[in-house]
Amino acid sequence: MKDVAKAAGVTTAAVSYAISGKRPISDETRKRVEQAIKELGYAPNMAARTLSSASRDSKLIGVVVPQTEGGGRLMFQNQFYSEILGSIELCARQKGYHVLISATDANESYLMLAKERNLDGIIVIGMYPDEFYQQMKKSQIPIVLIDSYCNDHYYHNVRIDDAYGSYLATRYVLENGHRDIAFFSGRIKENGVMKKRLAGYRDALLEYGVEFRDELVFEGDIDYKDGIESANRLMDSRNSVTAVVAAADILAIGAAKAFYERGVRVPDDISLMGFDDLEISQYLTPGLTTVKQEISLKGEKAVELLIRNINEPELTKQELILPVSLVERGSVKRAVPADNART
Amino acid sequence: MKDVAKAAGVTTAAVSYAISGKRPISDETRKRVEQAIKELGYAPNMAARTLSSASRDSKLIGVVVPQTEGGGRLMFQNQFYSEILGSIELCARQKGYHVLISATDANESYLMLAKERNLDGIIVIGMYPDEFYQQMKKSQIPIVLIDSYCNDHYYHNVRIDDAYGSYLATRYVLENGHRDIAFFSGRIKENGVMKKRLAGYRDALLEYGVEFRDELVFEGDIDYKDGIESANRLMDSRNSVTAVVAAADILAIGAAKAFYERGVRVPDDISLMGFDDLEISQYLTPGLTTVKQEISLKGEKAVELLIRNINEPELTKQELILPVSLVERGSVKRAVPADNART
DNA sequence: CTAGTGAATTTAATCGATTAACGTAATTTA
DNA sequence: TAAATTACGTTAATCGATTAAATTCACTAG
Repeated sequence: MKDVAKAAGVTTAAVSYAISGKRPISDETRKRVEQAIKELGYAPNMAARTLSSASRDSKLIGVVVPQTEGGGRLMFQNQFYSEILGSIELCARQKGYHVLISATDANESYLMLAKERNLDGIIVIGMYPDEFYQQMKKSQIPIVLIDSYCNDHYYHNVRIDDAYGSYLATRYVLENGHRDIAFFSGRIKENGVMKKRLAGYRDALLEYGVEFRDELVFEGDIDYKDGIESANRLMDSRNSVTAVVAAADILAIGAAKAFYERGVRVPDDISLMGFDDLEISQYLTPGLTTVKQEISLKGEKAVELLIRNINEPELTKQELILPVSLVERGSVKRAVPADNART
Repeated sequence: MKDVAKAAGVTTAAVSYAISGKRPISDETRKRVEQAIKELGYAPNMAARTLSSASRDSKLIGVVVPQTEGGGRLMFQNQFYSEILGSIELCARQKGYHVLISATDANESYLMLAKERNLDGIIVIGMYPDEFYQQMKKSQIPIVLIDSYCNDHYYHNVRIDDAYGSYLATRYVLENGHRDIAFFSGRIKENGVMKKRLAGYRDALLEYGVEFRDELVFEGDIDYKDGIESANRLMDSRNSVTAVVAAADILAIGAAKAFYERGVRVPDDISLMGFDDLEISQYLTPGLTTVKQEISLKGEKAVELLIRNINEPELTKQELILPVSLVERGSVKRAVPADNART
């Protein structure tokens, strides 16, 4: 900046004002400064800017993503997170922010990160243990939760109506004449999203006068493997079922694989319903009928909300519920009147 | 830090030395400092640390990922990038670095980012226009390229032997008796990886005395859509083909979908070979036979190399070629002797 | 007894910006 | 015309660390 100032024949203060426009600067000086900036290829040093008094912002937002090691692969837990992360990055960049990612097992070290890097705000994707949320509050910075049912009033929330989505899915399957419907889900106890989706399934059954049966609910982690696992457990059991409602596309994909391996055809022998509408889901064979949520929109809204809260610290806590809709593809078929599908 | 110093009854300099250990500090003082740090929950301010003289490092590395808008979805171009990104983040964190992501259309603004944020190094995934590499050199910071065939000696490179991988794939298909083999790829001109993969396909054909036919090469973007597109173009053409070698799993997945829609069965009517071995590939129906590359390893090696270069600025430029291997699943089948498959 | 040595601290400059406070000159207002 | 205001710049303090240089103190050696 000194060089720029010298080249423009002014002091650094004038340069700073010329850039920020926080004080009037003559057109002529401004032009000379802009000229010098261009010639010298000057880019302001964010570290200095952050450190320097008053403004205090780093234009950095942190994103916490669950990470697991799946079969030796280090990666974001699934495609779902990648999609959100992509949209967050783009949206943030358009608003002049950068994104620091931190896949995490939710240890308190993330809190230190927020302080260390002067994060302006944080977006937390997914569910974590309670203590995590307790810890995060201490940071005193704006935080937006995506897909969390943490009911702490401190946080903003962006999510969908999971129960309703699951209700839609189940109702659709019921409307297609199915009555013996299994539910594949993540860990109900730990995961509020899964709890809601189970509730939606239950509501739909109730509405159609179908008894809810505990043994038709298959829990596991939310990954391909446990989709397979659940499908195998289902097939090994004595339960005869004509349809599966999965609480996540990724589970449905795993299940489809397991059915395929055993010669059970989707949708002819068994109908399969997903949830999320990942990009891949439309390219499966058959295409996965599923509940669509606008994943990118989730990321965008979270960014917008976060930045609004950054600029408006007193903003009351918001809760954004994004729409879901059912998308029909080929994985659900009318139940045959004579219900003789042995699964 | 001042508070810590006061609490420990010393000056900030002593605290700094106690933390860094760059000067001898008495055990007693060190203990008092550590105690104070714990009590006050002190976390060093990276902005100040970065700004402050000499050390000059931000412990931040940037990752450039191609980003596209696919059908309204903002996301990382495909699952492949997500997997690498995940492994980069984890590996970097373990080594005390944080990751700043920047999906980009490769404009020069990324250069400014590097300066602004005092990035210690950058990992660039994928191929970009030449000018991008010219620009990046100016930043004068360590840069590792993943999957680039930019031959500028300024950069480190981490990649696989794409030609060999593709050769393996094609040879496998040939060994299964196929002779009319199409090749689905990305843009050959713009993308060095694709160029190499095409070369490997060509080499294998040559070795087996099969004529290379231009009309059997289908180019497009590397996404599901263009996999479908290529498959449709193939099926609409008069070419009778019994197998497809795709230069990316994502293309193979799209192709499989298109075949399915038209009632062409994989692998019975047509064999399909992928490349990359994305996580999803093993869960398709049938499982995709493909060339496996260790995607996570790519990320890890890139991080290791980058950090090594950060600590060792004079490090000569490295080129790391990671291994590939063929994984057999269900999408390739022996060609029927009487070649009557009309595709 | 005194200079020399080394360990443990402190002092103070520095990094690259921002910004309050202050100084001028030109313009407006009373 | 004097006073007040405005426009445009400069000076210098500041943010929170690091670190070269100076200082203090205890101990040893001659």
